[in-house]
Amino acid sequence: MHVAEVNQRLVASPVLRQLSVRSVMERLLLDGATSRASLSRVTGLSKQTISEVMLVLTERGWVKESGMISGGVGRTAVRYEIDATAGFALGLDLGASTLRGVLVDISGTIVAQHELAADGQGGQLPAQAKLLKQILLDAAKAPAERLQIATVATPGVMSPQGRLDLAPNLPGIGELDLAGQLRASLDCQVMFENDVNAAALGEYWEAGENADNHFAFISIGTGVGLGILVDGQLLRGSSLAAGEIGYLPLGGDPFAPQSLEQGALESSIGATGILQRFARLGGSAQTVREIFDRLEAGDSAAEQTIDETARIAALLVLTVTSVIDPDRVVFGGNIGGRSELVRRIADWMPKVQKRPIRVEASSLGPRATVMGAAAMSLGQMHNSLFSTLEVPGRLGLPTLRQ
Amino acid sequence: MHVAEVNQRLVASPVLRQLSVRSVMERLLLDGATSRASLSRVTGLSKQTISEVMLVLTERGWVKESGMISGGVGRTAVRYEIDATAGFALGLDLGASTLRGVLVDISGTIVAQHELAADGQGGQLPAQAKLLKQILLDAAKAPAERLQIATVATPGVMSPQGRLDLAPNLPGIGELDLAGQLRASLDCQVMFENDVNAAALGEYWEAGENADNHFAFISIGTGVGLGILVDGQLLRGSSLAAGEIGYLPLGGDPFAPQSLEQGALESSIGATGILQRFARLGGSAQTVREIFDRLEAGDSAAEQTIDETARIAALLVLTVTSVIDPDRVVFGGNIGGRSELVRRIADWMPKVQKRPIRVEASSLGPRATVMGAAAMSLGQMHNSLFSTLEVPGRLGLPTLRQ
DNA sequence: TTCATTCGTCATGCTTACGAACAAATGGGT
DNA sequence: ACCCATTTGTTCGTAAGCATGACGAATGAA
Repeated sequence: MHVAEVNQRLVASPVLRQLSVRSVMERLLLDGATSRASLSRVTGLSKQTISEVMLVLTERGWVKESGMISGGVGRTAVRYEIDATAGFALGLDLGASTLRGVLVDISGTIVAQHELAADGQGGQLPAQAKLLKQILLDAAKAPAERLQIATVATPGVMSPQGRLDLAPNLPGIGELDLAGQLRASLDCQVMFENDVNAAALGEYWEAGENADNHFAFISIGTGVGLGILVDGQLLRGSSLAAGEIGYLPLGGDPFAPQSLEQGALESSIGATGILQRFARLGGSAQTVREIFDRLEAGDSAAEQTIDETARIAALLVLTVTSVIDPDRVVFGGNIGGRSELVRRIADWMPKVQKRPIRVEASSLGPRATVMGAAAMSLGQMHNSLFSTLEVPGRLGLPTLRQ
Repeated sequence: MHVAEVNQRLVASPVLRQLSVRSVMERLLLDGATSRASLSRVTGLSKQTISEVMLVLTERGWVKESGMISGGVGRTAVRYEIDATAGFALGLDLGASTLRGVLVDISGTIVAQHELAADGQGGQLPAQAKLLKQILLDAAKAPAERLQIATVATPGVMSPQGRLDLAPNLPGIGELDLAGQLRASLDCQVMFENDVNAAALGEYWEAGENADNHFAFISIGTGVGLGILVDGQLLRGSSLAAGEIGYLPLGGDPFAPQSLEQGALESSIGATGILQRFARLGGSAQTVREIFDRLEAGDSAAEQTIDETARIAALLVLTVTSVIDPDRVVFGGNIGGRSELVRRIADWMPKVQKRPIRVEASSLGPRATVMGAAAMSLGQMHNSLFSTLEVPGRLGLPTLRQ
């Protein structure tokens, strides 16, 4: 009878119960398995309320009993934990050369990860994404219907029409209804995110307990990009163009025609710019990786090339810290993630800024983007399941009357 | 009996009732006076819940009856409105030459504004602030105990020790326990804010309904500064240094010793930099205002000076839009607020950035800072009185487990 | 074996909110 | 003048959610 009663109540799922459920799930997600009495102490809710909430959560399948807690003084407690298999979240990174996927369960544990070589044809992306999804679900023995949500990280910006703009490394991709096709292929709720933003979130997530509220991630590879986290939230900007730093007036004349086309900063410290610099100094290389190899071998042109790149990147760090004052700046991407470069950037910093600033190399490397995509999926899954977004936190300012 | 019952209930002021009170106050703040039945329809709460909430609010003095609503079909309704005299919020702008004050009532209406000439001695600030407060309260016939909160906007940054750092225009101010003295003088809750941040908030508030979520305010005067609003909230940065753009590598060699001391951008488009530029071009002027006067008179050195300043300011706009992508950029300050300058900045923009960006002059002028300070006070007063900040909106990410 | 401690349930009461019914007030139509 | 639809706002009964305190159960320590 008690059970039936609770079931009836929760058809409408009123605000107060939502808040209680949310508190309990938050504690379980952050602290792991505990007893009901312990949850009662931590959340401040009464034992009675906790028991009701747990009843609901177990019925819905989000939480399960997981043995007993004994050993201390007093009665043995029933331990509850999140049923990690209750829901899964997918992160995909659709890069120009590699497709990466990470599957996490509801507790935030990575249960599968895999990568595929891109087959070069942009049109194959939806099919390859579907394949990757299936591989990951199979590897984790996760039933497809438990996949709640996927986040797809791509270069460029997903337009409202579902087309991918500003992604020159994925030729022909702008013609497709990529969003629609991916939604169909993945057969779940799909979100899209810029790859640099996702990488920023990935690095932030990976830093875990030490994560700072304000965080900047700078990617240097074929292009340059910036991802910003403010209070743990991605800063996307009014037209989703925050962090599009290719046109920053650094490293070249911003009024030159080429700067207006390709961007002064990107022309200067993007892969092409670095190669050109190396060539001007008398070196010859097909890839930036080769330049780093020469650097290791003691080649002075390579040394000059990388140091000049670091000098301009230091100005970029100065720019970012001046504007948004992050706690630290993390570099990633094929080029930006090289410790030889980051070390030199850090060396340049005192010459342009008195205030010390933490400049670090990405700790996830090429996996940053896919991890961030998974984090986005996970966060969205949690919030859609357990959050109370309809309860607004702060009042806005009233209209000004004068 | 009913009344007594309600009183008892609200001693603890539980979450659910807080939410109801909040909804009602929000509607009253945004929509003005209405009847209870109308509030019931708008908020979705039942009529008698609204009646109970209104009973509480009238007892507490936040809301009062204000006549009847008749004329339509059906019974005449009792109209309720916020009792604007229930609480007042103060905004102060302590500038180097002028002290400005604005007093707003709880509904967001400006009830008094005044300004005083600073007497030059930094040590007199607390006494002058007290005087200003009293003048404003008297002008509005507001009893002192109804003053809930004040926000003091100052140049530089208020250190945790209550001392004002980085404010060279207020000589000797760094020695005082300014925060403590102001708290004592003003005799209410006092918040502190950087003047540029406050001005950004002021402009944002003044834009009212058309306010955009992402907004950047650039101040050019003796120094240069930037205030950023993201989702209507000020972006302050990890060490409260967001928007300290004086050191941006624009308009001068960032590696020059002077740039490390005074900042490349500030040396270039701060007042001193502009005067030096004018002098290099053969002109002579004591103040930037004179240069603008010559500009109007057709002086070509003045024209060149201002245009070069605009050119560098355009690079600053490019920098800000590249990083945070605001919907528009507003210029203010003694120099930045001049339309002759802003027009030239806007003219330079297409030469460095294809994407159009709204560049505008401040509409509040020198009052932007004090208005922003008042807005901060008002917002804080509303949130402390009626908000439910203990109810968190979004779940954070769980710890990464791999 | 006793006892303090802890876990979890039960019964009870308080607070909040809602819906239905109803009284009161009002304008329009006849 | 009268009726009626409409709207406002109150009263009353009911349901939901949570807290409190009592209580049984389980457990380790003395």
